[in-house]
Amino acid sequence: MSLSHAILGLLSVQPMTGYDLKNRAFDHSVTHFWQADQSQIYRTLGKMEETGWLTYELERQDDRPNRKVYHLTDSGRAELDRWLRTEQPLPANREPFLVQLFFGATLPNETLLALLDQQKAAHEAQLALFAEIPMPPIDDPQIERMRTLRRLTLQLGVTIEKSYLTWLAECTAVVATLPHSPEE
Amino acid sequence: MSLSHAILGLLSVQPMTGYDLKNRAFDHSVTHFWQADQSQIYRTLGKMEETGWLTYELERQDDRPNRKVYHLTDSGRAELDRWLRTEQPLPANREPFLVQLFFGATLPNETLLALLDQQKAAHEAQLALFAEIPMPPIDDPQIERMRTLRRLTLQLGVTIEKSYLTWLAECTAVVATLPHSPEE
DNA sequence: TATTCATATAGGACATTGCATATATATTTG
DNA sequence: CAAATATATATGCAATGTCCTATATGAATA
Repeated sequence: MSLSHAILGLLSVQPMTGYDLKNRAFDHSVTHFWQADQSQIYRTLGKMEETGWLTYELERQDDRPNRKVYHLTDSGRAELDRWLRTEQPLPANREPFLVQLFFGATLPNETLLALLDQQKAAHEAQLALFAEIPMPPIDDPQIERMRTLRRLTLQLGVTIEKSYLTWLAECTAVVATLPHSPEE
Repeated sequence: MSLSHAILGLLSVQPMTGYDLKNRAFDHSVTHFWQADQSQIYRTLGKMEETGWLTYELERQDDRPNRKVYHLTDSGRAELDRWLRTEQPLPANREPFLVQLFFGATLPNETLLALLDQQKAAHEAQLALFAEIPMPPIDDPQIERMRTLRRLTLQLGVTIEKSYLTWLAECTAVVATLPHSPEE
């Protein structure tokens, strides 16, 4: 369960509710390296609490549903520290679009170009999303260390997205000059 | 089920057994954009056959277990063609190592450097694997089209891996010059 | 000679993820 | 005034993916 370790990290910086984890954290500040479904977040919080990594304070609200503000227990903190030092395997690469391109020789050029265009739009949207990711502010030496590491992760996200866009442009150029396939 | 479309693509080029799909295709020629577990492949082949996208010839062997050589039906060919034209969403990015780096401010520099080193080794291994991916030979105009598209997918894989390595070197340089964290 | 490797298929159990839906209320937008 | 959006948590169910084990035999390796 790797989502739980992302959650441990997030809650170690700041106690939060499931709602905040989804809307602030996973959809914004860490979207370049982790995404999570809302239902999965709540279920994982539940399991982590059972395991003893988390507890929560119930904040009663009259106008809105009550909030469960989760924070790490000592056990959670220990697990985070242990995990942070553990070598991680590379994630599996599974790219539906590359499957299409690899097996797309039977498609007409126009179809390939349309698919390339759509991927371009998708990667541009990603890049725009990354551009909005906030960096931690203040210049406290401890925060500076954190900030440096965060900047590095964001740099990778941006670099990769730019590589995709460059590659997509190259693909478009190549496909545009390709003789049409026999079937056309 | 996206694995089934990768399988449709592979079998459209050449009828194969589950064993071949795993050992030749997924572990080698398409490893840069799709990986699959052996058991998942066999199970998916079973489902695809039920759905009517595939059938197989049973090749009896005396010394080894019999082979089921799968090939596409008309229905499978139609499904592949339909899917190849369908816009695909970007895959979710989930990178355990970036989680570590993002939340790794409490780790000593040495630990961070060791993790960076291990990731470097992993990405170098990936690149080495990609270098062994065979390109389709012969210069038939129809095959040339296929070859061009395949070369493009491989180019992306190589580009991305190189971006990672460049970034990892940058990270190593930055972390090496980082003041040690207060706890140390 | 014992062990591992290659060939070949398959099921059990579980973890992870994704999509839809339910509940409840306040505010904002059309 | 109706509909959508924001706040907040939660369940059902299916698809997808991972790990382990089982079965069977020949060839190569230690």
